[in-house]
Amino acid sequence: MKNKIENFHDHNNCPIRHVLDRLGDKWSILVLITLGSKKDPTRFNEVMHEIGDISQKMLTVTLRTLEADGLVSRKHYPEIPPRVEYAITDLGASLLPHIDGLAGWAAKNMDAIAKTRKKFVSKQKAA
Amino acid sequence: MKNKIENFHDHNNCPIRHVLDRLGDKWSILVLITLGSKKDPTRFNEVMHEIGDISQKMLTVTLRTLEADGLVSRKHYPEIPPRVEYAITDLGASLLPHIDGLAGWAAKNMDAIAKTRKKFVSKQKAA
DNA sequence: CAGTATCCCTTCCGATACTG
DNA sequence: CAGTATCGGAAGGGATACTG
Repeated sequence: MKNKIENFHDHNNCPIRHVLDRLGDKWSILVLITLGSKKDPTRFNEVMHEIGDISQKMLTVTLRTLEADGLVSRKHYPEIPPRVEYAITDLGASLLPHIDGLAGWAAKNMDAIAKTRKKFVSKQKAA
Repeated sequence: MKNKIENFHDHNNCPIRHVLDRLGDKWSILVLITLGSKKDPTRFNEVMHEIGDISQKMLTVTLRTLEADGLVSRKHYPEIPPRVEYAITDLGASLLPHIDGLAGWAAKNMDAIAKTRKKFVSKQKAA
């Protein structure tokens, strides 16, 4: 565990802080996963419905940020009505296995965590 | 990529949403890494100085949350002046390799991402 | 359809002061 | 030393209305 993760004192060059800063918001990871799970480019509304509870505004800003970072590509077809398709880039796809690692960990442990937390809360109340 | 990460429509049982919810804040991961990099229990102030720019308040609340989730243990010595030592638990430690995976990805790609973003911004201005 | 623009509420978090 | 309490600014993000 002694490779990349210890020099976060240099705040501007710390990889962890970068990840947290760009992808730690409420929707980025979810959008990436959604696009990553498709092999065809996906339209704005389809992404929106797939996620279910994201607002139009937040989907727009999240997609823009991901596009700016090169994790997602955007193709706009000048038709009426407009059609815009999003896809994950190779760079974005290269991130997914790591997200998946996290998801696997969470899936395995989240029940135990929920129980631990519940105990902790009742102890707090007792004290 | 088709294992854990696709059922996030079930908002309450989605592992990704859980991770984001509990660890997506500004400090949790950084605290975990700090404690994970030590093999001896670490005092409050030492954690604080190691991270450098975390406030006392945020370190307190972050440690409490991590403790409630069972990722960090807390041992209080009733002395004067008080001494409190924190350590990562086995559960917390089991998360670190996944964080490290993310950190490795970021370390490898963050320069490219920064350049891509810079280009994107100048194109936006031009348009 | 795929956005933009605006409003506004909530949460996050830092600063500061105080305490056992 | 290791907190707790309080305040207030800033940012995140939802709801709604509008548009090419």
